[in-house]
Amino acid sequence: MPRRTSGRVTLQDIADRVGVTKITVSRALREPQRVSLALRQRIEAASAELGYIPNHAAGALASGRSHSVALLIPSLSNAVFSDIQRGIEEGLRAAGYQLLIGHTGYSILEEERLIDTYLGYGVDGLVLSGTRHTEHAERLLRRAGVPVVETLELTPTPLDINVGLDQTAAGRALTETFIARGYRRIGFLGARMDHRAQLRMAGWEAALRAADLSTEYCLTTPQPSSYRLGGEMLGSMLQRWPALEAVFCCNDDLAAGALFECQRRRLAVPEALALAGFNGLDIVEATTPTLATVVTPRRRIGEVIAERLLARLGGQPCRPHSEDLGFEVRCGGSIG
Amino acid sequence: MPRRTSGRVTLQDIADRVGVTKITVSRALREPQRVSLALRQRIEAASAELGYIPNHAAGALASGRSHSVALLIPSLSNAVFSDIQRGIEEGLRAAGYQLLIGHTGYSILEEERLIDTYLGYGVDGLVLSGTRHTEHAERLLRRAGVPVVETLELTPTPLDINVGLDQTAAGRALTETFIARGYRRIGFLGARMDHRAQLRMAGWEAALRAADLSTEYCLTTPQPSSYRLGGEMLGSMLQRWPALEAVFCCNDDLAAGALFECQRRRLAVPEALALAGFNGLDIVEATTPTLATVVTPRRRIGEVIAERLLARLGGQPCRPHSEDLGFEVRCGGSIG
DNA sequence: GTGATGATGGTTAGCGGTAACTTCCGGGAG
DNA sequence: CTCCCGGAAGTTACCGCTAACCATCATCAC
Repeated sequence: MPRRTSGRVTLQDIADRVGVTKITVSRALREPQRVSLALRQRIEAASAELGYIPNHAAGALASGRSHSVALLIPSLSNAVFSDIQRGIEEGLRAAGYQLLIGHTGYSILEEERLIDTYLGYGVDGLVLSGTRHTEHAERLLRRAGVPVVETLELTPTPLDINVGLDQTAAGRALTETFIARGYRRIGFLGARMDHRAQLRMAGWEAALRAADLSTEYCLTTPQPSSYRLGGEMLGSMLQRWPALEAVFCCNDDLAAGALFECQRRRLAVPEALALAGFNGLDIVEATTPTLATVVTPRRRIGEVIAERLLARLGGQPCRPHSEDLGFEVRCGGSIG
Repeated sequence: MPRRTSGRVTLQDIADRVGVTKITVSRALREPQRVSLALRQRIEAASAELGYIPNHAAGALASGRSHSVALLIPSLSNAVFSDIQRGIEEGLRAAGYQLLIGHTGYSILEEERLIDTYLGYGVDGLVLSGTRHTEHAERLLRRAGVPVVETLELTPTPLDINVGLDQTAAGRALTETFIARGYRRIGFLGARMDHRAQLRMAGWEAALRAADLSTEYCLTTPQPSSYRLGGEMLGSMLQRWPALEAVFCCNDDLAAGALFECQRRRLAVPEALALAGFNGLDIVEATTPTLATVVTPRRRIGEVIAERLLARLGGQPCRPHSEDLGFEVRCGGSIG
């Protein structure tokens, strides 16, 4: 029985070399204490010498476990997700899990495709951004029998584990801060308008209605947000509603772009126009004036996700539930 | 032979339902034209009804192909990589490949771990950021027998395919632009100091030496770059070298942070201090003044990577080679 | 009528691992 | 001197899928 010509080294190759069977090699590599010291050392030496690459596809197939978890994020350029990722990764790595990432581009269809792919690779868990998925994706997830985390926003009907914050409440709290400071014509500037942006906008609207103020000053676009877009959209708003007093931008990038536009127009912030963003990214502290924002506990969200996931992977069952990790309104110089 | 209790639906389940063998189901799903229309439709219906999730681990194991490619990036929060990713993804998707992402955190050890993981899952190709890898990683890659792309920077000794730009030449060109405009005390401000930052710095140094200018004004840190850090480090530089005339920041984030710091100090840019960044991200156009930078063809890099990869996956052999996609120095208001 | 042909579907034998059970062996208790 | 026990390694079977080859049957040219 000649070995295959492919350069790929298998457990059998190591076994042949050492003069044992492949199951012993498998054990030596995974459960060292089950193999005698002398033999284990010979196996490890042979393995290193031959340049063995474990075939996870085969391992996952045989054992049903892959020691990896997939994280699906909508955007690679949005710093929000990198903080969450870091929190998750750190927690998982300590337990010997690998984090694999998929990019959905804010499309639930692409999300469905990635869920299919990663489940097909036998990942042990899945973390999704958001709580909206295609029907088919939800079916896949329910059948898959692996822990699933939905994050960022909260939902009353979680698929499994849900960790995030109340985006609507946060949007409302920020808007109420504007109102408390005496602003009355408070606009909303939104880009991308993914579900979370919509929830924040709903919070803005609710706060205004509760205070009996106009919800007229609202400009949104499905385009992805950017500094440039923030500036352009602010320009449109000022042209349309010159009496605008404050603008709640649905994220910090837009807010910074709006601030830059004000600087270009020599429009004093917050005297002539107050601004606020959302998320509490690095940039809000760097600008002059600093930007008001809602600080979201992204790192903490990631850590909690890792904890919950590991508990489930360790066999602890639990009912579907939501965890609200809160937020903090931070008043920067941009609202006075 | 009772079915397993696990909810997972297999080809066999569909086959039983339809009354054929599983290979026929496999064919109906992968090569529809090889199965009669009537049968195929029944199989597709049964597949949908049962909620079949193909097991890619098994498929990859049996066929040696997975129709997926892994991209390993150092940082999720750096917009540089998101552009490259988009270019690659678009090209690959059209050909039916999935792009999987791994996060290395600028660590070649973590990169090695991910190479091992993804090769173990049987990915058909691998895209790496940078040209420096661990010895073991290079061995793995050589043995793997799949196309490998190294990107961003160029190397005279590519493992396989190398697509990027000459970071040193770019750093040099930008510095020469400073010199041509009459600046003489030109500093370098660098964070993270990964290999590419080092190459840019080498370019800065080379340009200064060639012009017989001092390379004294240099401040670097291994910390990750951020707006805040850009401001802080600029502060240190100004304190140490008050006569500084210009600063080349190793990326746009730092440059923007430095610009914000100047605004806070009411230091006129570029009259009192000229600034430049690197990469040509969105923010350089948004600030007042706009920031000088080197625009890198990231999107194009991604597209070329996808092309080359698909050619190789389609069976076209090729020798290891490098492709230089160039760069463009963009003079913003920050250098006058 | 007889093959040759092509379309369609089945059979067999793995891919590279791992779980679960079995065998073998040395040593301590009775 | 047995017997039992536990550690160490081997056997067997199978995870879910696919490649490669084989069987069947209708069609068609000669």
